[in-house]
Amino acid sequence: MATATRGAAPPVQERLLAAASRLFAERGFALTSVQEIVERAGVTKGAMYHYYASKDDLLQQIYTRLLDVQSARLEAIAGAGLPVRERLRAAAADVVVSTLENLDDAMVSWRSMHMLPQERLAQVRLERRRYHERFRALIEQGQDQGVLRTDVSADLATHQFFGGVHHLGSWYHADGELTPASIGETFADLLLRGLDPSG
Amino acid sequence: MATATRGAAPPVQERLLAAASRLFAERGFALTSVQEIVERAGVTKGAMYHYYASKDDLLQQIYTRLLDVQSARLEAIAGAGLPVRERLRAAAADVVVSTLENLDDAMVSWRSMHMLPQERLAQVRLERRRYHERFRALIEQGQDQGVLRTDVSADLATHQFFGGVHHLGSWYHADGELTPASIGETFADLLLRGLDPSG
DNA sequence: GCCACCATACCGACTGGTAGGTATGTCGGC
DNA sequence: GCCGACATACCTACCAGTCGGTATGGTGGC
Repeated sequence: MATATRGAAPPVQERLLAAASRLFAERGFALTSVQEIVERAGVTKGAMYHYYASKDDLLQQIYTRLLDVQSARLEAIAGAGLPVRERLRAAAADVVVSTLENLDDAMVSWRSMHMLPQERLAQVRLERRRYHERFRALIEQGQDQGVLRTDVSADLATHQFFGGVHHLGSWYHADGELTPASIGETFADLLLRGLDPSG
Repeated sequence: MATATRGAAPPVQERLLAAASRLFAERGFALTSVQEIVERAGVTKGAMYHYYASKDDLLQQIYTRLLDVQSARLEAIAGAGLPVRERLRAAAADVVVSTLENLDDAMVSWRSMHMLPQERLAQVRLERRRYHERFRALIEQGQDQGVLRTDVSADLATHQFFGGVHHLGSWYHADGELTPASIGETFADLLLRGLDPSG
């Protein structure tokens, strides 16, 4: 249970997670067998079930890993001492970048999350809800300060924006011309402009 | 193959499609058995395999059915004799409405499409690409006419917007306060404002 | 400095159940 | 009496999870 991963964490767990993330992203959770995962990771099923409770567990770990990263980054940006519009812009651009930097995890998260059993799904939904609300609060703050238009629901705008983010995996190719940073800036700009108070 | 559905189409095919769409939307493609589908439709597997080649076939039909509806509506709106900004606004609002009117199909489409085998997936992707391009052309037209800003890629804006649309199924509830029409108007407004030329 | 003891890390054959698909039969209409 | 529209029984492949086992390295007693 409480495996002491002190010092340098042995790579087997991470190799398993990486393999699972890759395969889940490519073929989907249900069409990927545990056998394929362990073969890609260069171990056997015994090793996988030594570190993870189930196939579902792998999926949840992938999701949590991504969300932890993104939550921390959002928290850092949202808490900075900048005007709220700049914080929103930075947060919006950053979530695009971090999504593209962890695209396998991200694709798994939005495509296969619903395959988790009830309890695990509830946990995961709670974490995602918190993230959503943290972002939405930024918009609401801007609305309260009068620097963002108030005739659009902050909740709706947040949903719309994250929809665009979650959709990244279905068209982005790392070998294309667009860089994660440039996509992030464009997305953030579209959001900010959409929320500009009418002049 | 070429089943003659002359006259009034018997309802069995449709009942099967409806049952499949519902169950795929609820539990996902992989976690839904053919047995469950036919039970919900009130028939047996013999009937299903009489009308559909495979479980995959059902999935593809669901996708095609939705996209056909949306393509026709987009074509009608895009071809109307209105200023391009109004056509874009109407098209954007309408795709939200039609998505929410066919939410089961829509959820299946964006959650389970990747489970199709190569060939079917290629077909489906082609159809979706055409739809995407038709919408994008509206934005490009507005840019050419100088009524939409040109410093944002029409392709990126289209991806971002459709992301928001595809994401609808993960938060929308029919019993909430928001109506499909109001959501559509808000989404369209955010898109149009985001693409407004800077004044 | 050696050995008994044990925990951790991993291996891989096996199984029970499930689910997609098929082969064959039946029945009613034209 | 044929053909489309189903029903029923069955086959087979696959797969998550299990379980007994092995290897390795640390530890403490002497």
